Amino acid sequence: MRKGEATRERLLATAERAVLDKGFTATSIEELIAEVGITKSGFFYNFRDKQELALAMLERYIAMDQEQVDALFSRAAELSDDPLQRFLIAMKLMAELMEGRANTQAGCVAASLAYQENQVDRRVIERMRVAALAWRKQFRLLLDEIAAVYPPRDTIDLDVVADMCTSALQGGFVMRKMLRDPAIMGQQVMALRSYIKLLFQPGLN
Amino acid sequence: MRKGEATRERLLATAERAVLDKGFTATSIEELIAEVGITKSGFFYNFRDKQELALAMLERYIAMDQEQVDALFSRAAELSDDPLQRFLIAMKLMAELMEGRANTQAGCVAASLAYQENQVDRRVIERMRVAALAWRKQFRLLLDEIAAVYPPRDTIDLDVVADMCTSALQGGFVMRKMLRDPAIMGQQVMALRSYIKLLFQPGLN
DNA sequence: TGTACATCAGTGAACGCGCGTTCACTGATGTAC
DNA sequence: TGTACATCAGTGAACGCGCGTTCACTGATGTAC
Repeated sequence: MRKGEATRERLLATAERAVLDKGFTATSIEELIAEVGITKSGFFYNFRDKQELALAMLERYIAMDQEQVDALFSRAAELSDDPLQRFLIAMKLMAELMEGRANTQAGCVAASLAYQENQVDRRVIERMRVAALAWRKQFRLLLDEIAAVYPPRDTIDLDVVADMCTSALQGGFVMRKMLRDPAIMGQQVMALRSYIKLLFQPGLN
Repeated sequence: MRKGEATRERLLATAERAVLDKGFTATSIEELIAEVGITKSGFFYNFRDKQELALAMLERYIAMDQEQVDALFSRAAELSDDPLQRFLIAMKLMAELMEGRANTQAGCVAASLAYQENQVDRRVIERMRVAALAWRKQFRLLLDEIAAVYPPRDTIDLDVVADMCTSALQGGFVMRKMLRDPAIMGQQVMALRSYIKLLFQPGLN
């Protein structure tokens, strides 16, 4: 990694932490450079303006998130051939991950930025939408695989269920913040898992 | 209503709209008074400081939310005696409400403030926690009524399901912001309804 | 009914601070010949 | 191997603006006697 890349990465990581617990507008360039140890001009060497920081953060978050989800589902694929079981295993792994990490401050950068709609420019808003649509598509594919084997026991658009997979996490983040209880996230993922189980699993008497 | 109360109410309503789409920190006192048509000193006559505005907004939101939920569930109680049916009806009514109102900007003030954790003082944080716990308790009571008649078809802590009732809305808000699709909220409420149905309703062989 | 005083709902001017951004410059490293 | 130049990764100083907050004051309404 070139020296510049390392600085940029540190700026992004610091910004992510800050944005996650105080929001984008409340996160000042001044505080970021103080923590990273460069001057303000150094920041503007790395990012044209604050909006470009938002965009870069978002891009970075989306990539990391994708990596994590991939790891989770490919691990689940090792453990079962059945699409439903794979999904349920992945949910369980995710719930454990949420508890295991002491990252009480973890959250979704996209959601954080979404909560500041008017403060980020069109590129950021649009990138967010594209990411959310991609998440929908990804979960939809998995749900279709399940539905092909186990017909759903309730009539519901699977796109909505796919959105719910993202939504449950988002809701979990909010609830954990409000209740100040780190266990909430894992619990909510398990609740989503319970829904998927009931929706597809046959023979529950 | 005294004159002062009217001004205060207008400040709070204006602040709610602003905070919901740009966050608390990004909402300036200056813009609020511009919209309400008073001077900055007028604002500080009504609120000691910006934190007191946050607290008042939160209090107002919680009260209005409670009113709305009460209306929903008492309407549902008119339509059925069965606790499960009542719950399902209330969910349906809520989903319709979410779509009906053209309030694309509606959202949860508590969540918005939660997303700015470090920017609001202890009183606000604590008030938020109390509200979230109250919501949990309220939904828990309704779920217990259902469970007394229809034993749950999956083993899950009903407090977690109760939290999910709030969480689904919070997640819905976020998803709607990210996807820029006003229909999302209603859909997510219906997905939650689908879960409650599958969790309790017997004879879905 | 009139006067004195109190409270309500603000106004107007000033404050200091931190914010995002710009711009001219610089020392270290890399590349061409 | 040495020199010239280019690029990289910043520095340092200055900018104007808007922010939250304070403070002395004010006109309108309400209350006591």
